[in-house]
Amino acid sequence: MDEPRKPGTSRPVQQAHCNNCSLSTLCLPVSLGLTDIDRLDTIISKSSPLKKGALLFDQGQAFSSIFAVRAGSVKTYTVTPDGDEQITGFYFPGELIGLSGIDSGQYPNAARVLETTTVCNIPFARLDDLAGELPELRRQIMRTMSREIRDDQQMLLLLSKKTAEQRLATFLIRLSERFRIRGYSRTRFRLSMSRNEIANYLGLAIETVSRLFTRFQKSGLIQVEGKEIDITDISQLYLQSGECPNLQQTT
Amino acid sequence: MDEPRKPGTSRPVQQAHCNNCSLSTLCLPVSLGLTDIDRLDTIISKSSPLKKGALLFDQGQAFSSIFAVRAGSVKTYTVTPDGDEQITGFYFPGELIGLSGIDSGQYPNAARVLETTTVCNIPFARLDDLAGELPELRRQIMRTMSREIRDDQQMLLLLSKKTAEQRLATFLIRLSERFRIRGYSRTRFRLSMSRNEIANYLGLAIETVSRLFTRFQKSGLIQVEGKEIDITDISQLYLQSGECPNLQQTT
DNA sequence: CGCATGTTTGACGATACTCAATGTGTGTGG
DNA sequence: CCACACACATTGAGTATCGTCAAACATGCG
Repeated sequence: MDEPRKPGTSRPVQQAHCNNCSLSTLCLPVSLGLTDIDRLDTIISKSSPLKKGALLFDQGQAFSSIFAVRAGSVKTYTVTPDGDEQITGFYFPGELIGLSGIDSGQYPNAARVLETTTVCNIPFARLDDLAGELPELRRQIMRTMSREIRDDQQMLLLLSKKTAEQRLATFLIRLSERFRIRGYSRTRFRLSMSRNEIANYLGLAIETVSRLFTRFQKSGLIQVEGKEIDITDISQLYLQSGECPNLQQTT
Repeated sequence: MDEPRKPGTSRPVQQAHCNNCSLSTLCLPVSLGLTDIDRLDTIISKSSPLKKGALLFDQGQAFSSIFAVRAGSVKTYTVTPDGDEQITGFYFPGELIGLSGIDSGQYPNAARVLETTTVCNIPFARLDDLAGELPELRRQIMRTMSREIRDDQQMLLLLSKKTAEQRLATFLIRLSERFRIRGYSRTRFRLSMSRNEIANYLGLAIETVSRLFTRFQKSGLIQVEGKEIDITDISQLYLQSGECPNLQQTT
């Protein structure tokens, strides 16, 4: 669990190239023309692989950049006055981290890497300038922020109304969908976060999560083997989740 | 509980004038120059007073405008598949509603007026155009969205980690702060939402909220008289809330 | 003034948390 | 390569907080 001296500084590295990047349809370049993508490229720097536990930025730190996940996964969390953390999100390739820092000028939460991960560092001041010149970039940033708001509000509903069972089912269903969109199997995947982190995110005790995994397995919904998950009955899991039949779904 | 035929259409009305508006320091015009404010004015239309229970927009409805509260208050909520609602936010003068609809092109939640309320209707397509021309407007929109993300994430923490007591205390403290910023008393105010709505928002049963109000009163923290609240010991209430000593606070 | 809606209060019970112990995996160093 | 240690995960037993059900009470709108 060692951390880079300057968290999030992603030591000077190879240029990222959005136009080569397989994530360009999920990430900021969506609907940008080729020349615009090149301009975006010039302000972005790709980090070297960050080791598990590395800090992208810390809570309270001055806001300077947003980050796009390239490979791996990241959690964001808030630390409460009495020292325990509340995970506010998990982020996968193509997703943007740090948007909550724009307003106050400091990150209201911390971002930590869950496994070996590479990210793109996008200095916000420059991105903002560019957003002034490229209307599609401006729109894409706003769409991304809008989606984050929507997703967070869906989490409010989960935490406020759902049972433990529904929460975990929902969690798995949503992960499944995100993996599917990224071209991975929607039924077999590896959880990069610990049981503890899942529990924390879902507002449950770790023991509850553990018991539910066991129960889901006994019911034939999933096969669990440590962090490996195999969803064996996705439609049943979906029913358990109490989710609406998705009207529209993007990222 | 009657509603306008075309929800949110805010029947053609008087022009709003941001430069006359006392909320301009809280709302979109923040840091706009006078001529820029005039341009913003031209796309905004002020609604006539909407009666309690009126719908600004409904869940699933096509996204077209965002709304700024001028006077009164509004709640936003999501309806779950099994028909009950989850309130995702309360909004007061100067605050913006509907930002979560930008991404998907439809509002993922509904917005309903809690009391007689006037709003400004801001057609998003035109706002977006204007944001392309006015960098400060663009930034202000992004700041507002960023703040919404941050606030929603604070709610995640509340729902996930806090006890019923802490939740209600936090709710009152946050309301207090929002009233203070708007120039009202931070210790005496009127709750425009029902107990039911408070409970729903805080992820509690209405009975729990009711009991807590009683208990807070008996402890000498507040004086309750229906919807009128008088915070008699704000520092003690603050302690009960389990909130961090606010680093920074805007709106 | 009266009905409907909203609020308070009480008794009881369930879901999920806490505490505790055991079991499993992972990484490190001998 | 194995053994140990540490972190993580599972399972069980008991309990607390908060939700549900129910009834009385207040409020306010028409």
